[in-house]
Amino acid sequence: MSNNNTESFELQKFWPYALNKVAEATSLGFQSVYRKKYAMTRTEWRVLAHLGEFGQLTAKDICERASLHKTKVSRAVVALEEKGWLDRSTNEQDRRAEYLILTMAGEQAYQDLTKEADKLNAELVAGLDADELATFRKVLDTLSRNVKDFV
Amino acid sequence: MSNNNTESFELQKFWPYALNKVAEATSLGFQSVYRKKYAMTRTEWRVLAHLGEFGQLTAKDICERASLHKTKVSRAVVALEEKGWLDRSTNEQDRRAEYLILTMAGEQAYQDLTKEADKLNAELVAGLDADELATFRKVLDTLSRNVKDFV
DNA sequence: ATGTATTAGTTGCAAACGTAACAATATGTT
DNA sequence: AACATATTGTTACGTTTGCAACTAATACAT
Repeated sequence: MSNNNTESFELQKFWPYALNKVAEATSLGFQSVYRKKYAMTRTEWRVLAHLGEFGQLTAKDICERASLHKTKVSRAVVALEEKGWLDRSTNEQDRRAEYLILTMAGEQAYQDLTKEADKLNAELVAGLDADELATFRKVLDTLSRNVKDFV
Repeated sequence: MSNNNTESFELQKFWPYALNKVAEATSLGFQSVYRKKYAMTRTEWRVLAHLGEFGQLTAKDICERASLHKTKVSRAVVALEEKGWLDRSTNEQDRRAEYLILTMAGEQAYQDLTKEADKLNAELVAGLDADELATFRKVLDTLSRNVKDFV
């Protein structure tokens, strides 16, 4: 039976839910691009994007920057290498770690996808002004800082 | 090699990525609750939350309200029924559809989890004022409206 | 130097998911 | 009535994920 107390819980006002719904919708919007054009998974796109933006990184660097689990990154790296979009080379100072870097083909895919990403980003913020977006960013940062204290 | 053009793409400013990162972090925060206490998946929690808030619904209703695929909902409904948290009854006016409704146990789980959810929600917004949250909500709504126009 | 603990990354396995095909029912057309 | 079409929900299959256990290499402690 429906709960109609005046002070009952509302799922739409629960930030994890509200955020996830919008985040998922926007991510699916972009997924349709990298999936069709490059048969990439979301994790592969993120790894590619990190390497495209920051250059040479280790898998661990990517895990930390992207908040991705090491197994996800590990498998994405294998896939990206098989598709010829990145090269791996052992760090001779620490032979556990590997340096990852985009190939020319990977760099081209990155350039192409970031053009598409910029297009989507522009469409997303249509009708919003700089102040609203600045506040939005601030709130996002606060939420992500605050969640760390939750058990 | 690192791309250092002045006008290069920045992943952190790409809304689908930025949103997903925070959304995922906050969702994982709450997942630790319903998973430990009730061995629930995220989809099961969402279905439960819809039934708790709106009362009797069909699977299709939940799909539409929650933007969840029907197979996801179908499987969550099976799981919730097996755990004794909801009852199903065929709609005799349209025998394809089934009415879903929480059992007493399901209602109790819902009450308990929404208390936890309110707690998390309060922690999340610590340090933010009502104006900021109103703007945040407005931007979220706009993003989700705008993404629908993207191919 | 030797033993213990950490760290980077991989792998095996089961759970969860996405897609497409499906059964059962309902609607619409002639 | 008879047929085609659409809708609700399930199932089968392959892919992606999460977790735990693992290997190989390094760092730390005594």
